Amino acid sequence: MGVEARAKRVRARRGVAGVAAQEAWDLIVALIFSDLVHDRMHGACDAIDLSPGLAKALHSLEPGRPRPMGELAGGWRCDASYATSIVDGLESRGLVERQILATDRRVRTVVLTPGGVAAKARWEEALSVPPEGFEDLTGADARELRDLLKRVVAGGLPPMAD
Amino acid sequence: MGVEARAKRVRARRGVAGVAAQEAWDLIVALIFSDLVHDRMHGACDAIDLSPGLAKALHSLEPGRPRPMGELAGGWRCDASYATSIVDGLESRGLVERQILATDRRVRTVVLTPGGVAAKARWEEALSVPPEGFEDLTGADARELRDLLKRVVAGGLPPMAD
DNA sequence: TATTGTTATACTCTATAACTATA
DNA sequence: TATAGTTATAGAGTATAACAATA
Repeated sequence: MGVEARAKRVRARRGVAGVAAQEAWDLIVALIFSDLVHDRMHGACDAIDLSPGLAKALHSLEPGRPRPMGELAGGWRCDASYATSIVDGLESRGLVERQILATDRRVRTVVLTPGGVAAKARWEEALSVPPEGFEDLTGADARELRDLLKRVVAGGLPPMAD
Repeated sequence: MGVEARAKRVRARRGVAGVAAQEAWDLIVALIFSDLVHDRMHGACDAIDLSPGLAKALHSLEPGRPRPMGELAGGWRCDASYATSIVDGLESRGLVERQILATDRRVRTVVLTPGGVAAKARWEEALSVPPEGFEDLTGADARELRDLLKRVVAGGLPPMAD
């Protein structure tokens, strides 16, 4: 279906607001597939010398919050056996530690070590530099964009570490 | 580095506009890593019964625009030999065709077949439904968001098919 | 001889099935 | 017996090196 046909469908379903909303979402999708994002992710992986899979796992862990293997596998949308090998990779680099849960000795929890916390900070630092386009925004524009994004993604995001 | 320290650095470098810009970018990064985006990508791959690698390759091709293997490998940031196997996968499903370039018979170009165009349309359709949060925007809000995104990603994106 | 692309091969990523320990 | 996690193994995904065809 062409863009015009899709726009028509959206308009019929949700009124004229839908057209601009559709275009805004399309821009975000384009951004996700862009070289800009791809190269930035690659750079962030390089900064902590981790493969994309390990980096993404590190990204999802929070300092001082141990989480069971099963919960991690669910969040990562992968098989439990692969979660094991991911955690093996992080543990062999000293970035996480496994602990046996006292109340159920079958359960193993995973928590960031100080080295893991530091690596995550470097990862976030490498990722955090906004693309050039952001520098052209005025303060009011930037706040407007931030607030609109916050509304639009609310509920679809995990609780932020910040 | 914590959020506060980072914000301070950004403020020092680019003035107060930088803080909100930083927060806006952080929201986009969080969105990229969110379950929402992950699950939507997965659904779009299912819709055309293609692996993420093949789907992403299809995404980057445009109807009526044949492109040389080497150019594709460059754009996909992968080795030429892997580009070969990706295109093999698309070709065996009838989604693309290879053609030998008349002016240089070493070069093979790749172009979408009608079936490939249809598959790409289904892919875009599955991807195009904006997340729920977008429905709450007024028309003015949606246009504002679209225009701000357009400014912010300008130049970082490939020429749009639309 | 240099360049485009493919084939042969090996290494990494990821899942399925069988297994161990605990409940 | 059922559940959490690991190990063994097999299958995708991706790269490196050697090769074929063309310039």
